Amino acid sequence: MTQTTDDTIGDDALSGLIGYNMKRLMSLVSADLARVLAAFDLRMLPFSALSVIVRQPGISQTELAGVLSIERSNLVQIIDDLAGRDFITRAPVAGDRRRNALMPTKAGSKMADVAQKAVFDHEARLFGVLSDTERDALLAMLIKVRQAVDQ
Amino acid sequence: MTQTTDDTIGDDALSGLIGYNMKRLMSLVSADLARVLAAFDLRMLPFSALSVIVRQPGISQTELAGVLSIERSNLVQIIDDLAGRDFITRAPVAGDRRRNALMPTKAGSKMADVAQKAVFDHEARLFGVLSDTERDALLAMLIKVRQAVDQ
DNA sequence: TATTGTTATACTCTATAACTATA
DNA sequence: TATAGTTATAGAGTATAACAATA
Repeated sequence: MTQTTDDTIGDDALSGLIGYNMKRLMSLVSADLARVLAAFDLRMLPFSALSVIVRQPGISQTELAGVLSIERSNLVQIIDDLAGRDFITRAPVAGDRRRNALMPTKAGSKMADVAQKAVFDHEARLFGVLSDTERDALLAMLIKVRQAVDQ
Repeated sequence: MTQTTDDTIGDDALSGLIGYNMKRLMSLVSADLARVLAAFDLRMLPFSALSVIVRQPGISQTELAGVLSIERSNLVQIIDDLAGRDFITRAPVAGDRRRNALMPTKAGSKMADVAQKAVFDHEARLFGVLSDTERDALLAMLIKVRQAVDQ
């Protein structure tokens, strides 16, 4: 054992930082969520994109990229994947042939339903150590800070 | 404007998920923190590593990787960078020539101090929309969930 | 045999620039 | 000129396997 100045080896210098702790937790949450979604052969972004398309049929790729805060260019492969698996279609938009209206298929809607249930169940387990009140407070704070930072 | 089923275009299907909202906020926090650290030509991991080394002089690379929850192999380039800039040294460990005892230099300690101040100031601004009580509660919840999930 | 530091490699996520077709 | 979708590319983070030196 290497002797250090303190008796314990830890991240004391960083543990007071919300950002640091959020990153550490997010890493665990992502890994766990990825495992849940892997059962449906989905990753986080395709899952998110499909969920939004089911809720907002007809949305364009630029709009969807805006909703998810990702680059249009990075959405293309995700849309390709979802379309290739017949979860969505790229329908033409009357009056603007540049746009695609993203539409869920029946299989896509079903997949979104099932995957969303699994994700919500998984969240309930993952954050189960928190009370309902705490979870509500956590969610509210995350959204509040995001809105404040994001203008 | 493309007309969708709802009047607003948003991420309703996902906004109830803590994980999703945490990822969205984390993305903003990371980008902002990266900007702060860029003033010192540091990124998040080198900053974190240096902070721990200053607090725990003599720590080995394997131990440091464990503290930060990253792979040993991915730490090597970070240590190379910090050593190349004379912020740390790799001292020999008496009795085990496999190990490096990571030691901060004076310049490294100074850099850690200055950068940590900037990061804490930045956090205060970033999470300024929350009260002190809320920030404490948020930090406590992040740590509580991490400990629960991480065994 | 096991561990430490290291190298090589590959995959994901993310960001930017530039192209095409359409407007 | 500007916008939508696309392609190519590069950087950063992360994960795994294998090696040399040492225990």
